[in-house]
Amino acid sequence: MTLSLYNTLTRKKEPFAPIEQSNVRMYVCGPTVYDFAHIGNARPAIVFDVLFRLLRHVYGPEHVTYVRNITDVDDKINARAAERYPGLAPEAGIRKLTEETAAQFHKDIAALGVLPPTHEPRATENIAQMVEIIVALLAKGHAYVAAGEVLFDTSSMADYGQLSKRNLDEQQAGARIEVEAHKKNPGDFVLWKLSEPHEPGWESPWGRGRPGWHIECSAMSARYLGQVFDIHGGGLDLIFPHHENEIAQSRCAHGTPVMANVWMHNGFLQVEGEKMSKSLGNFITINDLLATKMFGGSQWHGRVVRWAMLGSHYRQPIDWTVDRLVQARATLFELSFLRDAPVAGQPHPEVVAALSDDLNTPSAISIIHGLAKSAHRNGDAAAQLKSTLQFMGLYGNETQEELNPGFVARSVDTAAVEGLITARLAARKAKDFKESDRIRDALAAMGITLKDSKDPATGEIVTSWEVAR
RNA sequence: GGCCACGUGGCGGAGUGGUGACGCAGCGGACUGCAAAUCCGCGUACCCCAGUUCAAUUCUGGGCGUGGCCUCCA
Repeated sequence: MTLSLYNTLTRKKEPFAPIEQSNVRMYVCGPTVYDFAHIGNARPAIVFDVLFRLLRHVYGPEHVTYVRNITDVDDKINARAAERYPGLAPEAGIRKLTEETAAQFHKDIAALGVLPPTHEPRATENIAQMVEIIVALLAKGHAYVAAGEVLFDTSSMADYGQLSKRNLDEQQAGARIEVEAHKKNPGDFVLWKLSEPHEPGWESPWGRGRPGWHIECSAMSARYLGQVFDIHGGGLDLIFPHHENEIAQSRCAHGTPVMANVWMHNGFLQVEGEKMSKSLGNFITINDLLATKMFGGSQWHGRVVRWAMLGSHYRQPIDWTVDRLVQARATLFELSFLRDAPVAGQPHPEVVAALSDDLNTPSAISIIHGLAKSAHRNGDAAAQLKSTLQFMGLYGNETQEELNPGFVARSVDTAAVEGLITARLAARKAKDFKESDRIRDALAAMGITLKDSKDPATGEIVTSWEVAR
């Protein structure tokens, strides 16, 4: 089976061929840790987690290296830390803020079934590597010092703009923002800038300062994956300027023809048909979905969020709606019959094939629906379905109560339910259907749905119950 | 102004140059004391206009609409 992936660099779907079969290398831009991660941040985390799982399946778990960084040096972080921890020294406040936010991020995406990457480097632990790259860029004439900054000289790179297909000469320079006078070209970007005493800073050949945004990814990817690696991923919005500038820095510093062979970008997300923004009041964090009833008046299990996210192809735009979550939850409810099934090991080949076609998760889910039909009657099929779902991170043996956290808050009195069921069975046996229906209605009012079935061996009626949808 | 996506039935959402994926909801039936679950079956779609073609939802051009980037926003 061939794995094919859509490459932003060529705007085509291409067969994937790793540089080394024994070490497939992927880098994905991680979060800037100054606030709760929003639902848009969850998309690349989930999408590239699926790719990580697929690569591990194809090449073997020990032959895949996945790096997702944490950006913990950033002016937004500085501002937020000063605001939240005015009593602390800047460095202490920043450390506290970034550690708390990173911990929350880990908690959030773990709930979404996202596996930890192989390495999760932090920008602040790679300053020396960044300085090295900047030194090399200066030495090779790709960078210059001006007004207390080190800047990348975009005119020094003949094929700058390949990824975003942008020709900087044709861009309207200064259309939206005034060109800063010290730049040689409007598109030049900061590699290093000097820090004021109250700002965080590191010593460098150019004085105490801090790195620009793009340089960290160049430094960390080279450190953990080498100067040329296989896959680089992130959100659509990162194509320009972030990834374009990463490419410029890395290639010019290392003298390589490419930085990564395949560039992948996930599509954007809207909320109920509108752009997500704080001003519209529809800004929604992962934590809001998991732990509050802000969205649709319900809490949502991480597995439900993941299912809803993978219902769309990763490059398509996705409209995040309550209805979408409701449907995802209903599907997972239906799959909860798998709780009793054993796990069979390998994921279903058709599902792997669908994922191998540029991560076609909607197609994979369609195949899963087909598998579910036979799984109802066939124990082997159930086991394979279960392992397939676990492979995709879509199943964790959750109970229906767990899948419906809002319901748990109302709390089910299991003993009372069991007692009523026993009473109903007795009434049924006595053909007192009026009483038996009364009990069932009473349970329904409590949010309990009953299912009668016959024990195949004895012919006895057995009643099970579940949380109503 | 430049660049880039997207527009499929009530909803979600794949895919394809030619017999209408799949799921949810809906409808009919089987099963059930009645239900639920399960099983069987059914319906409605490809933004608009041209062009290419024997044939276009699928290719080309134009239009309209939505979104993104061009400002360290996934």
